[in-house]
Amino acid sequence: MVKSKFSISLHIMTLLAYYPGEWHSSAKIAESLKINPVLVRKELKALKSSGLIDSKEGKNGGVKLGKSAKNISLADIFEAVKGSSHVLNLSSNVPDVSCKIGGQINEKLLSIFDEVDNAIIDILEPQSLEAFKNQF
Amino acid sequence: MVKSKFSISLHIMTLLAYYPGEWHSSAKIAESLKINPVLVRKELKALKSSGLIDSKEGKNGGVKLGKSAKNISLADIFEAVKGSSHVLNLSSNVPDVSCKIGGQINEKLLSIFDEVDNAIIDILEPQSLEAFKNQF
DNA sequence: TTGTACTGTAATAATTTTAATTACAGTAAA
DNA sequence: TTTACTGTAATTAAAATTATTACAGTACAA
Repeated sequence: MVKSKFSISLHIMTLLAYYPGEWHSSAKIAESLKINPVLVRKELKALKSSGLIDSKEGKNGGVKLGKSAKNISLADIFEAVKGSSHVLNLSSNVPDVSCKIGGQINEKLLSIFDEVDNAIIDILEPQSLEAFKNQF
Repeated sequence: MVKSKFSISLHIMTLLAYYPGEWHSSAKIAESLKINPVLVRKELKALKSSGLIDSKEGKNGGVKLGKSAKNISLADIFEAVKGSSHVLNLSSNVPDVSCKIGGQINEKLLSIFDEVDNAIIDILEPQSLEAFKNQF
């Protein structure tokens, strides 16, 4: 997972929750976040596949929340962003497999990565987008 | 935090725990992990500042555990690696500060990043390096 | 007392990853 | 039928990560 993706997606979702019912264009969102519109649209793609937003093509189109902010948790956003990757990573190099440790370390690490991701989900699950938005 | 640093440091620590009492050179460790010796020495620096390893300069020098693997938790290693950074990141761009959300989002995100890091520490705290090493 | 094998660290180069940019097909409202 | 969008691909630019080279300092040992 790209570490800043969660920040970008939560920022987008907060904007949508703050101005509910409106269709927001990726250009306007990008202007607010000061990032490229194409990057915004890539993030929106993941959020849409997870059912967190709706989108409308054509003139006056854009995106808006797919359900009430009360029914969206920060964990939902985290999971949408994370996809099948982990927050932590293996080293890109393959360790010496003839070594007792090196031959098995990656599977043990992956197991820890799952635990870590689940711990993050557990801490974010009780936090609603509605509550987060209300801080502003 | 560089996401793969934790993997590298845990791999190193597992090697040291598996062959306790021996002085391991960064060259040998690097050979086992298949990464550059200088990168190993950089990881060792953080582990040493946290008191997790001892080092000896000069011929026949190297590194070894600074205390029993039973008294080292995976959270200790995580914290050594993480330093003052977070597992998650802000976007590198500064959002539109004239926007109600953009002006305050980063401080709210940082607060979540702290919670996330603490959740990871909580899940890793009960796991000792000794137990991890014994899986191999 | 000198060679050898290390740590520790800096500087730089190569590589990979991430973000930005450009471009355009498709869609729907006006 | 023009305009303003989504959606996506391809390419370029920038940033972050990893590797490499180099060398000063240390300690053991012949």
